[in-house]
Amino acid sequence: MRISQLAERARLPVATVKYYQREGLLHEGVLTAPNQAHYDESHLRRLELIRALVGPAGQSIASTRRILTAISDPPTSEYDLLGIAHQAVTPAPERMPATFARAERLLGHLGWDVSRCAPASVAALEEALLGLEAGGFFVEDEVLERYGRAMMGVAVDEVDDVPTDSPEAAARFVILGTVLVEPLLLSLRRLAQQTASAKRFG
Amino acid sequence: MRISQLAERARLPVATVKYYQREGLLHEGVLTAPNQAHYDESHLRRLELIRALVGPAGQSIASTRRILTAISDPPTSEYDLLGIAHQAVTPAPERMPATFARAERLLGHLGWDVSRCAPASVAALEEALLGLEAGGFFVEDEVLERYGRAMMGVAVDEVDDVPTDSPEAAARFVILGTVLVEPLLLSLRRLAQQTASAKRFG
DNA sequence: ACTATTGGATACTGACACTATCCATTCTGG
DNA sequence: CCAGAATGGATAGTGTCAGTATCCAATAGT
Repeated sequence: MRISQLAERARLPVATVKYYQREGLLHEGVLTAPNQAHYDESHLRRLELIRALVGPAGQSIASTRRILTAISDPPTSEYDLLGIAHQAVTPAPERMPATFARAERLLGHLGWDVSRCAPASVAALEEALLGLEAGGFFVEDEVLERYGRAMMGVAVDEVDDVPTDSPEAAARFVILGTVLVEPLLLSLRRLAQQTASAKRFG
Repeated sequence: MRISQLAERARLPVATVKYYQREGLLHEGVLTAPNQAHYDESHLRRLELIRALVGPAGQSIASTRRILTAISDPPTSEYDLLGIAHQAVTPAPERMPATFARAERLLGHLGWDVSRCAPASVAALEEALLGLEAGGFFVEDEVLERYGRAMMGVAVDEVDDVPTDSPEAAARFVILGTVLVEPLLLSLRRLAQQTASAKRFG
């Protein structure tokens, strides 16, 4: 398959395919001549994955590159797979909050072990809590813990579902499960809110 | 308070404050002369809210403007408050998916009433499901429903917490609760995953 | 009176995700 | 076998977004 055919099947302009190649998101085709290369189904699948990441999942090109690298070159140990996956997804924490006071308090209440959590993730929680505060939106501890328990409910099932046969499969599952499921969860929350609201007020 | 003082207290450059004013995110101060104005605490609070929305909540300037407009000019009826809130937050659905087949099937399984949901939200769900598919990440119906039930669990509590005394308070609660809580939920999910993973493999 | 600051307008910047152009080769159809 | 289309690779340009910076005449404070 030549590039124009690949681009057509992926419904992308040829220039965009070249761009993804330049950015290191799409592996090169097999050169049959200095200016001729062949592409196969793996290139098409990769393009679909890229579009899913930069589209619905809202990832940047840089973040997408980190994610794809982590998938194709997964950590050997399963131990900190999640940490590495989250690190790939979490953009460089531009400026760490000075303290994680609020985050650590909440994690304490939930009985989660802070020391086993990636600092970037704790920082993200702290930032989210600061954001709520800055918006003058005060959430009671009880409600925060309710959110935490709800997310733990889904997380436990997700961790159970991680395939343990190969590191590649595990990495792919964890990374895509983190990134691609997020828009799913958010849209489900909005729909659930509307349904709950209709039931209560409608 | 003059603009330089306002900017200093908000820890923003003066030029940025002027920019938010130009963009209609920050109301004008009281002019005491053709080139002199006074600002008060309401301007400071508004700036903090803007920063929370464009920062942690990841909203664009245009979306932030819609949100602020919806808050300061809330719908009179409580009926479709959520619809309006979500509409304010959901960017113009650049290109609607042709069908909502997957989304409607899932909503049917969950027993949620599609007809009472904002089309934009259903479209978002459809896009999320398409994104998963494009990433070659197949999620079983059972798992999807688990996600849905988990989100309904938090949504029911959230809807119960909506203040019913004034439309302004209700609008503020709903809109900020939608937008500012999203990063909170996502960071909690990641931390929950790490905790669950540590418990299982560590 | 004189310097700093202000509101308001306009112009500029840097990052980002493409998109277009160029060019020397190579493939393809008649 | 040869003209015209397509290719890989490099480089340059585009549109959008979120600020920044500059300029100005008109105050403000000292």
